[in-house]
Amino acid sequence: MEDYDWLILQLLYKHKNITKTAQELFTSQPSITKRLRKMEAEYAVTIVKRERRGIHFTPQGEFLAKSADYVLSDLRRIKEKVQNMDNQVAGTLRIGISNYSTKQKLPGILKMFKVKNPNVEFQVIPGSSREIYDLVYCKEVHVGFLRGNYNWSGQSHLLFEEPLCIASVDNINLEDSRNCRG
Amino acid sequence: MEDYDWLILQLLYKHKNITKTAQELFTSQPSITKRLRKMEAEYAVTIVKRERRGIHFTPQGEFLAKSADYVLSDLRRIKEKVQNMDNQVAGTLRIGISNYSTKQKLPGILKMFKVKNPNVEFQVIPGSSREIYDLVYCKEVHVGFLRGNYNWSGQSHLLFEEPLCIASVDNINLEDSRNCRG
DNA sequence: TAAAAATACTCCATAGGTATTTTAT
DNA sequence: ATAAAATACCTATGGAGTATTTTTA
Repeated sequence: MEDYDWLILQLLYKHKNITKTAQELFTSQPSITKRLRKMEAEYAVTIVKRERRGIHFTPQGEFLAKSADYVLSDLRRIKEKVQNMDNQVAGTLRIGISNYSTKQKLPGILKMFKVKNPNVEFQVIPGSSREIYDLVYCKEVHVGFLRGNYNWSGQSHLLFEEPLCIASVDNINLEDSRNCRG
Repeated sequence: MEDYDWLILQLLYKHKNITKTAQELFTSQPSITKRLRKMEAEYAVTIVKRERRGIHFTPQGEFLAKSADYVLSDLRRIKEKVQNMDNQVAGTLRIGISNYSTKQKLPGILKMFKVKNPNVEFQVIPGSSREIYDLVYCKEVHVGFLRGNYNWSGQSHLLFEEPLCIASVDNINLEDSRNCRG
């Protein structure tokens, strides 16, 4: 079934006449007849019955003809939308986010982003920094937020640094190297 | 655009890989490539960009791939419905109804009919008896209700007879033929 | 450099056209 | 008897396959 076939159905239903339909589509009557028969084969039903002054639709044919209306309108809508998407920021942004880093900060950022780019959808994938690295590498996600230093050849930005803290029940003397294990 | 092309889009989006898609459809990689390029020509947009390990979708391509989901499901629904309409009473019954006859009676009858045949739609076309006769003759309607005697070769049924009444300000003597004009 | 897409080229199916026949009322 | 659909037949477009080259990270 091609898009064109839905148009044929629509016009056939309008004219109830193969010859007139062919004329409106600037083609020949046998061509329309053949396509119609092919559709009947594809759907395994009789779409029209022939008559003295043209054709008349079976219930199945009538249902198909009516379906043609909204199939064609859907297709038109899809086409229009696709062709008007040029230079628009749209699509789905897949984001990998590590367990440690920005789980608190991301929602607010995404909300701001969504206000500016309403046509963009998000898909947020959580994981460890290592897993996020792999997702970025395999292009499973478009952007990854992670912690640590990886040997990454593409773009990367330092978002922020964290102070390193030690918690201990005893007093710690940072000058005293006996507490170091590594 | 053929139905099959929507399936290709759907699988391409799933695999992000032309070769794998070709395998799943038991066809060759160049065949899928060609159909894809043809779709791009038809929609006048770039659907995918090629990459090291397969393809990646442009926003337009992604929109099309997502549209494929519901286009395919619509098509499936239509096909199923059409193929299950066998022997069902369905379609649209076009009824011509003359101005004089059964305007009061029809709605109740149609309602009963609709209860018994929920898949049948109606289209009621009013007109004079003469116009209704023409509509039936030209198969513009399936059934016509009208008054009078027409030279009709097909099926017809007498539904009821009406008494003929005369209203007059003076007394009328039916035996008195002087009142006749014709 | 390796995996995947694009290209070149061939073959064949089939869509479409013309001319003609069949059908239905 | 006639308008319209079906059929027969031919041609040519283009879809699919194989083999090969190009591309990209």
